[in-house]
Amino acid sequence: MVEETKESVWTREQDVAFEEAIVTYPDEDDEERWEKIAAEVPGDKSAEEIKNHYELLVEDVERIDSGVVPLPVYSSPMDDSESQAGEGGTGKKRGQNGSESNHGKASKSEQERRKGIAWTEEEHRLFLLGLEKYGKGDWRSISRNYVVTRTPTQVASHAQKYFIRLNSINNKDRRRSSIHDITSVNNGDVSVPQPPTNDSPGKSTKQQPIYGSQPVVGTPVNLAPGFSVGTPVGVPPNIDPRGSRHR
DNA sequence: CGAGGGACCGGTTTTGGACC
DNA sequence: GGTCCAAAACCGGTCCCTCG
Repeated sequence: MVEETKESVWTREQDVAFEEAIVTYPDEDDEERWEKIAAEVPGDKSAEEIKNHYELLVEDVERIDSGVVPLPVYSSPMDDSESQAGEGGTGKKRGQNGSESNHGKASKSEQERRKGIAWTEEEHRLFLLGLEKYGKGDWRSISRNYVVTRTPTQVASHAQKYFIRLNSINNKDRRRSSIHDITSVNNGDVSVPQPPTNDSPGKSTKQQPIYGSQPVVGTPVNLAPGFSVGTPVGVPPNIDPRGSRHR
């Protein structure tokens, strides 16, 4: 709430660097951790600012974790069993669609390919926290303790895409804006484009694909009042380098 | 101005390898 | 032998650009 990031504005680029640095320097006992991370973040951020930014992020997650901020409950009709049938269950390698002998497609009536529920900001944020805490690879722990609404497989899949995107960003190879551009957990630059209200007439209906306009059923993007969970990434809806779009 | 096509993004599923 | 993680493939949806 109050922490309106008046301290400094975090750009998407900085958030990305910040997240990467956190993963790079997971050692919480390292006194120089913040300085190291600060060194990785462009824009002359001080170690204190980095630390502050991080704490906000943790605080954010804790609220969600403590229930203060309800985590959205997604009504996933197909996603049977609340989350992965227990935890240990995991069910190993999916064997649900036993058919599939020939590249799916065959029996589309059966269940088609799962639609896939987009990740919400909260989930993504929790994912980042879990990533920072358990590190890359321990998707099971992240799934159990952080992103409880997702199975380890989903977390791993999300991570896969996330890192790929991250890499693209580093290479400035990015093209369209995506959920993965949202790397800041706390906020700072919530660029979550508020509903199109009076935006541009033409395609306003679709507007930013960024989370916030999620098709997810009842995805409370806005958690608690005064809780600007927005997600930062000040990505002006147009990080979308229309101009750089080479095609 | 509207429609169509191509490209990109996000998510799921499958396969392979490594570890306990 | 069973479980988990990583990487790749596949698919559907959405967005943006170009053409009529």
